[in-house]
Amino acid sequence: MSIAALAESLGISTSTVSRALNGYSDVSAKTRARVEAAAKAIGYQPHPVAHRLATGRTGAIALVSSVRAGNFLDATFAALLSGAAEALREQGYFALSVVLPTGENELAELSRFLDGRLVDGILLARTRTNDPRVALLQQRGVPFVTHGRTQFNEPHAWVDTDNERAFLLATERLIGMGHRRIAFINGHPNMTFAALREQGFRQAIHAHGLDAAACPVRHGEVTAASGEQIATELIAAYAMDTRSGAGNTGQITAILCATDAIALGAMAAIRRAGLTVGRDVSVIGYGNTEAGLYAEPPLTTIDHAIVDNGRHLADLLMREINGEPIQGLTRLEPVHLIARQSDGPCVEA
Amino acid sequence: MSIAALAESLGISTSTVSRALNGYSDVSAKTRARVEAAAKAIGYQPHPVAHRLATGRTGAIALVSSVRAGNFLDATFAALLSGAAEALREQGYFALSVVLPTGENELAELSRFLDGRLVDGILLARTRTNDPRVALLQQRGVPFVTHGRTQFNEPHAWVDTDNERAFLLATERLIGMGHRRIAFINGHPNMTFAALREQGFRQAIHAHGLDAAACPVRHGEVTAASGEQIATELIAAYAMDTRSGAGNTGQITAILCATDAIALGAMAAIRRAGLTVGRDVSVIGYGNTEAGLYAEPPLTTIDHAIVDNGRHLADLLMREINGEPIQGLTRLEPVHLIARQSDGPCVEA
DNA sequence: CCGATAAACAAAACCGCTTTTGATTTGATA
DNA sequence: TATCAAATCAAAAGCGGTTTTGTTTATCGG
Repeated sequence: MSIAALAESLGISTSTVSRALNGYSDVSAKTRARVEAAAKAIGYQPHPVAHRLATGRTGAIALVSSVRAGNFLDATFAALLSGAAEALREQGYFALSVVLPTGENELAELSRFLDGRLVDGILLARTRTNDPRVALLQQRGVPFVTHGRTQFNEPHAWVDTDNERAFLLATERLIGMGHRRIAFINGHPNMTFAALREQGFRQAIHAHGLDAAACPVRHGEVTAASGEQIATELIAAYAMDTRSGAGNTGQITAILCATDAIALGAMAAIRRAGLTVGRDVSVIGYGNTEAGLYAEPPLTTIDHAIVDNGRHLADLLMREINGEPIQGLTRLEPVHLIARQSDGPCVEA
Repeated sequence: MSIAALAESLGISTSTVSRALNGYSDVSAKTRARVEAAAKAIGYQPHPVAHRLATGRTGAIALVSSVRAGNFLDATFAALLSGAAEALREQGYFALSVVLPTGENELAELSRFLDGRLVDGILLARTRTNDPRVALLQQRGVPFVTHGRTQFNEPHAWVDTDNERAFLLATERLIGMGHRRIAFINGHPNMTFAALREQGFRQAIHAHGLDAAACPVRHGEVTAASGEQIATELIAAYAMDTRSGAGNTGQITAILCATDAIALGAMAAIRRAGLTVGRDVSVIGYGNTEAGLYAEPPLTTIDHAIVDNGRHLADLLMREINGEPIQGLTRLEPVHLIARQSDGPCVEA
């Protein structure tokens, strides 16, 4: 049912019908009521594509993430999407999600998607310190909010968890338990979250006067496989066997991990080396995933209310689209540590 | 840059430009070459929204899944999306994903999304035995392919893993190891995958003459939390303590789980009961997730090439959109068991 | 050389809505 | 009562394409 048919059935023009339904002033109350009644009666809905062409607005938002070919989306993205979808739905928007392939085609694919004009704005996940996707969005003037900050791009709207504080807290917890030689298995430092987590770690190490040389930082994928491999290397390199007595001076007694998945891998490596997680070597993860909760022993981790992050991403984007200046559109989300059994007092202490 | 401007710069009509660029016959080779050169030179792209209005096609496909409020998307969905996105990209389509809230708003939300005319077709995940979403899509004539079959809907295109065979194999493996009392912790039987997995389980039990009363089936969420709770109940109900000697006649020696997540929970429950996974009680999961691989002991599970499923979903949808009859558009994907250390010979045997 | 046919393009209709502009009616004011 | 403004609606012009129809010109067989 088109607006023309509706107008004809009422004996008035299409422009009056349109203006009546869209709340314009120069329509008499009586006519407006008549139009609204007729529209409701026949269930008239403006054709969305025609509406988009006329207004330039699509009524849809996309959450965009990049994934390496072969890998797939992480739980963080899924949770972010759930939160954003809920908030956007309340505003009458559609929430879509889009996956970009990392690598050389990434920007071209994003560009192609923007050219497709399917959405009015973008929520960008897995932000990097120097993020060409951000630069592209800015250049094209597309409203967007990132999840995670950038460090070398022009200012933009963002929502981020307080990564730095999270790892400051986690490191201080280990230090408070007597650990003095703590390793940190981090993600790639071009990801902002990784850079910030590393800052928090180093800050705690420095503030408490620990020997930085005894607190190595390693970078890798945020997967269990990578975590296991790196932890195995660390164990070999630092002879992390606490049972062999006073002769060992360099052994590491705790491993802090940038994600729960890394932590799961690290725990496997520790077991394989014949050590006990939580007693010989403490492990702390990040993300409060189900896998961590059901690991043996249950993983001490940091919780970050990621569904709420998604909701806030949507809120900020709505405000940006409504014309608010981006200066005020930033939000740092709180984190808190969830103590379980994968860490404990340093046995050396 | 509009087609009108391009036409004017060439001194020809817009219709000729359109016909030249869209491969129609009644354009001279010379004119076509001129138009194509000019279009490339200025980077002309038809405005996608106008194109959609004129043609009725959007060039986009959505992968749709329903999730319970508070929960979020599973890794299966993410992998499916990755595969589908890759295949669709090759065909020039955009791949989107959409999340519906389960419950009473589910159909209304799907309806609203379809009304939005953002996509030409739908890939539907987490199909149920009697799925109202399928009925809605059929009623509205939207091209779609489901991941997972239905059992009580009209015929439609689908891609599914061979759930029945997967659990037949897994059950027979346990039987072959001497287990005679095997529990099955399944998902809700209104999900088709759960119904089929249960069929496979029961078929094996029956074929090998096991006592069905000693092989209980339980239904729950496909999460670790639910798996742990149900396993704990099973342990209590069946006094699954194999150490207490000949007096025990009813104890269960193996737990088959509908997903790796359930299996992780079951393993936690087994440990909590003071038993050893893989020796006292065998556990098998499904899905070959990373968490299962890095569990202690590593989880025996079933692999299902889910990224390929996503690709095949896309293939079938393309064929359906191109007019192929849906009768031929079905595909059952192979599975195979990955043996690890969470299962072993029955200690009673 | 004439009429039918094909080739090549232009014109116009169409997709279905929004928004600007313009015209008519009504009411208030001087 | 003439004038001006406000209210109300219709007409027309977008938005930017595609597709149908129509017209002109060249080609070909008879």
